[in-house]
Order: sequence, then C-alpha cells, then structure tokens
Amino acid sequence: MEEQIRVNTQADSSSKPPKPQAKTEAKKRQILLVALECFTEHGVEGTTIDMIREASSMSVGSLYHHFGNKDKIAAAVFIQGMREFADLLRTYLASAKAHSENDARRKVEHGVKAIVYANVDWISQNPDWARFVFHHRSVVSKAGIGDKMGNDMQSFYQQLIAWFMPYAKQGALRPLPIELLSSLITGPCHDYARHWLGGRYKISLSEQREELANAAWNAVRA
Amino acid sequence: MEEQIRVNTQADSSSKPPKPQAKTEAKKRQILLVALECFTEHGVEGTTIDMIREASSMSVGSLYHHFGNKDKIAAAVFIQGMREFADLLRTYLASAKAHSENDARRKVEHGVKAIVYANVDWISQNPDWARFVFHHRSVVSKAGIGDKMGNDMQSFYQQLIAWFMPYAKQGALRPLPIELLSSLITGPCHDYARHWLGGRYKISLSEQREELANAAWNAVRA
DNA sequence: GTTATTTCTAGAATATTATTCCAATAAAGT
DNA sequence: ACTTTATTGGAATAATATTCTAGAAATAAC
Repeated sequence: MEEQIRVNTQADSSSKPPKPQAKTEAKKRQILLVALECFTEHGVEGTTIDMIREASSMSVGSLYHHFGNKDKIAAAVFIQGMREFADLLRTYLASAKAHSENDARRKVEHGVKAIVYANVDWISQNPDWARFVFHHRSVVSKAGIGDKMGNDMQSFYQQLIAWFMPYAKQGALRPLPIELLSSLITGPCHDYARHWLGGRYKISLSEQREELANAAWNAVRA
Repeated sequence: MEEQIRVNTQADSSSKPPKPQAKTEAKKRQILLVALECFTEHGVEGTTIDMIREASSMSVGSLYHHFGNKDKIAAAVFIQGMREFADLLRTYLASAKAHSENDARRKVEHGVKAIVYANVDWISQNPDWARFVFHHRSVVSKAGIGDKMGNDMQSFYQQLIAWFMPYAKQGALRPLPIELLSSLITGPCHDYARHWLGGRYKISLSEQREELANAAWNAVRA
C-alpha cells in the first residue's frame, strides 16, 4: 500500500559500516537489473514473474513485497534509468558552464552540445536501458506512480530551462517556444538512436556524435 | 498456420457487385479499428481478448480464426497504420515532384518538406493510430511476421531513397549518410509529435508545421 | 438445385500467468 | 529477552490467453 520510491539520502563514498537498509536496497537494484535483462530479451509482456523470480533467485512473495506487481517493477526500471541519465546530463551541463567563462555565445553552444553529447554517450553505453526508456514511458502511468515521477521530471526540466533561459533572453538562441527548441536539439539524436538500437542503422550512434551536436546547434542558434 | 496478409489487389471505386471476400475483409478492418480503440485506452497488455471480443461483437473463435493470437492483432493494427501513412507520403511526394518542374534545388526542398508535411498531417489527423505506431513497432517482430513487414518497408524505403538520390548526386543536399539525413529530417517532427501525443506539449503539432518543415530543410540543404 | 468443400462462428475446456494470502523467518528497535 | 517490523516462501486463487471441436454459412463443383 505505502509503496515508496526511496531516495538514497546518505551517499556513501566513505568506508563506514554500511547503513541498515543498504543490503536490501542493493538487492532491489540487483533485481531491477535482472528484470531489465528479461524485459530486453522478451519484452515486458513476454517476461513472466516467474522468469524474474528464477533469474533473481527470489520468491514470488519477495518480489511482490518489494515492488507490488509487475507493472511497478517495470516502472522502477524506467525511473532508475531516467535518474541515471539525468545525473549524467547534469554533469555534462555543469562542465559546459565551466568552460569559456565569459563568452555567452560560446557557453550556450557548449550547453546545447552537452545535451546531445549526454544523450549519445548514455545511450551508447547503456543500450538496453535506453531501449527500455524509449519504449516504456507508459509503464509509469500504468503503474499508477505517474505523479511522483512527474514531479521529479518536472523539476529536472525546470533546471534545464533555468540553465538556458538567461542566454535565450540575451538573444543567443532563436526565439522559439521552448518545446520546439527541445525537439530541434534532441529530435535527430533520439530518432537516430531509436533506429540504431533497433538494429536498422549500420553506422553506430557514437560515430554521429559530432554531426548530431553540430546539427543541434545549427538548428537553434540565433 | 498459413496466416496471410492479403493485399486487396482489385481496388473498387466502381459500383460493381462487391467481391467475394469483401464483406469479411471489411469485418477484419472493423475489428482492427475496435482493437486500436481498446489498445489506445488500456494499452496492449491491458486489453484482454475478451474486451476486443465484446467491443467487436465477435466470438473468441472468430478472432483467433482471423488473426491467430493477440500479438498478431496488434501487429495487424501496426501494419495497417504504416500502410496508410505510406500512402499519404507517396501522394505528397508525387505532388512535390509536380511543382517547380525545372528547378532542381526547389524540387528537393519541396521533397524534404513534403516528408515533414506528410508526417505532421497524418499524425494530427490520426493521433491514436500514430501513438500506436510510435510505441509498438516491436509487436511486429513479437508476432513473428517481421520478415513480411520488413520487405514492404524496405521497398518503400528504397522508393524514398530513389526519389532523392538524383538530387543528392547533383549536390543539392549535404553529403551525409542517408540514415543521418533521414533522422535530421524527421527527428524533430517525431520528437515533437511524441511529446504532443503524450499530452506533454501544449502547442499542437500542426501549429509547428512550417517551423518543422523549414528546420528540416535547413538541416539538410547543401 | 444438390452436394461437396472451404471458410467462418461459437463457446466450453484447458493452460498459462498474475496476484493474493498467510505462516514462517530474520532483522531492528527497546 | 522481547516486541515489533520487515522479509521470505510457496501454496491457493483469480484472471487471461489459447486450443479444440462441432456446427453454420458461404462458395464452388457438378
């Protein structure tokens, strides 16, 4: 009933004794990875609870205790994926801000390209996860935890907008609705990624890294 | 076993007596539309055979006789959608060729924009179908009829390439791999469409028709 | 027009899978 | 030590997909 998405508040790079729930949290993450494998191989509909049970050496009871039902397992996989991607993007944006300290024009360019780079790199390094995230956004709402998700995403989206807003006001970007800018920047990248992940494109996504970044910048610069 | 995707060879704009299987073909199409409604409302996993049976006033037996299983129903919906979109795109491209008879540069521009227009228009007019097609490409392979599909799509794709090849050779397009060109043209449009269809964008896709067409042309012109 | 053949319809019977339930065990807190 | 809370296991149940077989309807053959 009171199913919670717990955020690990105390990060532990230290070597102190592990926190109480650490073991069970680790177990849950492990289950999510196993579930992702199953989903990748058989699709969400095609993987049975029993497959996940066997692959993770758990019992049905445990799985339901931890996650609630199959949809919520899938939703947890999705959310974990999004979270990890968001972390990478934040890192890339931060380092884009660090470079070319004073030149605003140059800084936006780096910001726009950072978005593309983060996408290309994360997708290339986590193809299974990316495939899942691309194809299963709907599991979140089906699992009935869309609100919680929505807030997380929304606030992340706000951060993104906040990053670019000042430069946009200065006229460094074309004066278009933010939503259109977003699609112009990530659209080609995501489209290419989908086809590549689906095995329909031969040239790898990472080989198009620079072309996609340049295209994004060309599409939105003033 | 010998499940066939029958192509209606004899088109009938005439008022002659309808062909033998016409009635059952019409019934099958009707079932697909009903199924699409169910899938849209509950997702593929969430709609039961029984829902489709009830909504279409058929029996389980009939459904299985005509389609084989649930995955094949979903695959049939997908294929029908793709086919109808492909028809529209062909029409748009043909009329793009008709205009500006001699000016090659102008003609490619119209071709590129025709692709965007066809996408925007079809998606706007068939949002449910578009949503399904976007999210359920995988059902085709799950249903085990990927080969048949692949051929259809492949030959359509060849037609598309054939349309643009001569102009590309003349240097009217940037010299990029065809796959990248494809993503540059349709990427932003599809990305915007996905978000709009998901209710996450407020400004409708059709309002961005011109912007998206211009962006596509800018991205690929020499 | 009658018969044979093939296609289609129906729904009960079966098989597969998701989910619930509760007793047993381990862990944490006091 | 003892009480409470979290976790595990797996049998019991419920929901759903799929198969099967018999009969109706359409079509073809004669």
